[in-house]
Amino acid sequence: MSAPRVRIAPSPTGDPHVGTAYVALFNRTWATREGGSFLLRIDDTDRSRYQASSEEQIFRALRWLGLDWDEGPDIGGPHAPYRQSERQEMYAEKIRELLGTGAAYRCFCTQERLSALREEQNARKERLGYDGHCRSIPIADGERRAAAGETHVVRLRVPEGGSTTFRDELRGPIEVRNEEIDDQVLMKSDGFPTYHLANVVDDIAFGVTEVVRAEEWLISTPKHVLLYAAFGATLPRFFHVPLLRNQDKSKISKRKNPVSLDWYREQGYLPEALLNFLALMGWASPSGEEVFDREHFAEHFRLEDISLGAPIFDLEKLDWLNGQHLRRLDAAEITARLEAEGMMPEGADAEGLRVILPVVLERLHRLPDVAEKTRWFFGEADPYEAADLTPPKGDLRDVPATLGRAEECLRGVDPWELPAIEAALEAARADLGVKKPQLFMPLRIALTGRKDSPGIFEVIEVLGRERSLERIAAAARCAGEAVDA
RNA sequence: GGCCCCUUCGUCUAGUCAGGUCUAGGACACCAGGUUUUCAUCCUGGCGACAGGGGUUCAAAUCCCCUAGGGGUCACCA
Repeated sequence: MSAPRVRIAPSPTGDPHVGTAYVALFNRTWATREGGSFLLRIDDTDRSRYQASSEEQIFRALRWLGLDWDEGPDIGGPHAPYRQSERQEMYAEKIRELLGTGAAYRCFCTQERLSALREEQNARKERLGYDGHCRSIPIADGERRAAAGETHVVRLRVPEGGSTTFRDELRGPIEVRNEEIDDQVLMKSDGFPTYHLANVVDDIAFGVTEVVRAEEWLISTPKHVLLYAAFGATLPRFFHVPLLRNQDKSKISKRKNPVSLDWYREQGYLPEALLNFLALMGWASPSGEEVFDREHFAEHFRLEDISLGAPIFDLEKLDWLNGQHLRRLDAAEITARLEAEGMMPEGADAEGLRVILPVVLERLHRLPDVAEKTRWFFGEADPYEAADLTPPKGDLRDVPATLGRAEECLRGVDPWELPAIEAALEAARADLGVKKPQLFMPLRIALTGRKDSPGIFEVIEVLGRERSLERIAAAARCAGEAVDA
């Protein structure tokens, strides 16, 4: 069996879509593992929805995820060009071929006639679709009118009887009666091909062996099968993967879910976490692991194991997964990500991050959490009120003395390391005769300005002697002033 | 509405192809405990599903049929 060739064919019509990444993940992972090729083709045959910036955005987003391609518009390949708008002559030639064999015909119906037809069919509750009005126009007439510049499209001539059958590798045989298949427009009046034509022509030209695409294409596959037959080409294997869903089970949409890959990046999700999450939306590891990397996925993934249920997007699980992946990274790596994403905390540097990251790591879910959780380290303690220093089940009036004692004990610490710090605070606590929270909570506020923080010993250690003592003294003064007033 | 596809805990899923080992397993979320200086992590436990009905069979989540529900599609969009 020859090496597989698979592709994705996104449309440059807006932000890079999470569904594109979902399908790309399955395609690329499998093909690469099998020693095959993963192609990127830009489906830009719709001029009305075309957005120039979109193509570059798609490239960037896919590369961010590590879903890079072996052949594509920007890197070329043996079958270039990979942009459908640049393959016009090929489609025109194939259309002539279909016209010649009678597999397609020219249709001169106006938009007005078509919409009137649709209305009528709707009113009579008939099956919607083209009525074959232009099917019987003699070829010579059609050619003459086309040559005279008469506006028209080219349609697929679907056989009148019988049915078209193909196999979806995930579902088994699928049969559709030909009368249910519309005479699909293959070439629009502007001379551009529709998806159906361009897709089949290109897949044949590129030698695509497996078509792994979204389920929304399942029902138009018979049209494609008819085209393969008209071209005398071998059918690829089809895998239609379930659509990602909104909460209400409708297909995932901008209105109800974040669908732009850029959004996930801006939110500080890790590529490996998003990939892991996407993989989980349609596949389960045979070993039962839920948190895994690309290597694990690549090793065990099989196309035929994609599940058919309609997966609903659950961002909560993504958050959890992202935290898991974050914790697998070391400080240097996280620093690199922060820099790459422009998410470095204010005032941060690599050395500071090397020190602080291990201390806050298990409290992180997304990249921006780093800035939020380290503000007290790279800057000052968050602003607080004197009242915030009040210990649990305690009194603000005791705070100046409590903090004062802590400061004194800390003063003698040397070296400034965890065990000595811990011992010093334990001594202070014993002197004071208070419970841990009554000493630690005021300290926590004094040092970080927040009720949630890493362990207090770690905080003191990473803050260093000078800053720690300063903040404790400042807090003591603050509490003292409030008590006096 | 026609056609096509799908249907296991709230969510993602394992199990379905080769019926028994399934009083249906795991994960997220949630709840309750534990560890603990807060938060978080971590550990333990709990809650919680085979859409319904027929059939086939000694035996069905697994096979067949029907019903219901959901989705997709019916564009000169992809």
